[in-house]
Amino acid sequence: MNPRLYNKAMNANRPYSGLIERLKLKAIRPTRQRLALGKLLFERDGEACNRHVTAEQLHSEAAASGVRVSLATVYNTLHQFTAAGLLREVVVEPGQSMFDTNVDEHHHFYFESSGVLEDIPGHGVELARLPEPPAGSRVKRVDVIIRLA
Amino acid sequence: MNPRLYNKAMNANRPYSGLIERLKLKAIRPTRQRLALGKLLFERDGEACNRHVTAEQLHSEAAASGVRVSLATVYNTLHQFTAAGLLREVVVEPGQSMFDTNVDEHHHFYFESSGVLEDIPGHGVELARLPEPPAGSRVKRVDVIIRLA
DNA sequence: ATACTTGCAAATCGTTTGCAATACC
DNA sequence: GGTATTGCAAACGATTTGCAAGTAT
Repeated sequence: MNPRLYNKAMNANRPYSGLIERLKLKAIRPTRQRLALGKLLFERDGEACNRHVTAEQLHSEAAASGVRVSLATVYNTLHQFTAAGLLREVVVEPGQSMFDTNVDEHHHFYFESSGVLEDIPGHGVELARLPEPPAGSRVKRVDVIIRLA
Repeated sequence: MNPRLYNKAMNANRPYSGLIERLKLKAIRPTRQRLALGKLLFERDGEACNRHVTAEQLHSEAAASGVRVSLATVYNTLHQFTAAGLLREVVVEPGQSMFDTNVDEHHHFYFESSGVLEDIPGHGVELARLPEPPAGSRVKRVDVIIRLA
């Protein structure tokens, strides 16, 4: 397909609203696969969508929505998005990573029985005191995970 | 070896101090491998030892100290000890679990560059507010991980 | 035109499992 | 003696990699 026409069409019915621009800003080429995955990640259920997916889940979703993407590409894309600050990787279980579309500072509930990860709404967690980071190190991130049974 | 003599010898130079009894209390048979691993885990550097090891690390240590234990047994043992409340499993990285000999409530520093996990001393972390657990669930554990770069 | 991306299949890594041989009580 | 435990090697699931073919700028 002529790429110029392709992009025009994309903007016409705005199925990727700001996605193309967002990716370009991060020097990530807006390929068909990346746009499809980005759409699934960032543009589901309107604006306030914060999702927590595994690579396998996203791969299934893509397949379900008729997009053919290889699992390897899903992994590549998730990591690229994470490196670009569009996603955040959260580790709660040994053996698989979850990717969170909410990159603001926040914490999580983890339902051990179902494997579901969920943002803790608002300022539900307040850290009153944090220790000094050991000499020579700086705090990169503080993760609070409330494990539920 | 005659088990009676074996146990007597064990107590004579106390290489397993209370370990045998601790295991028996949890209905875990004090086999040679479990005692060796338990010793490496709980009785290094005197009393105040809190260690954070992966299965592979413990397996290497065992080998280094001349004990022949299969990796499968190391995994079995770590999980049995964890189920018995002698260890706690901590997940900080996708792809491998760490086991913490400190089972009291406490939190962690994680040095991303080296992969080292370390207890935060004293009451370095204070959680001033925690959210209500969602209906139908109860808090099993709260993990705070301070990731350092 | 060129460099970046993709898909596939194979490789890798941590972990688990099946089962015969062995150790504990 | 009878059951639990061990070791080995094979199986496993998630993730990564190498490389030829396809795509974006």
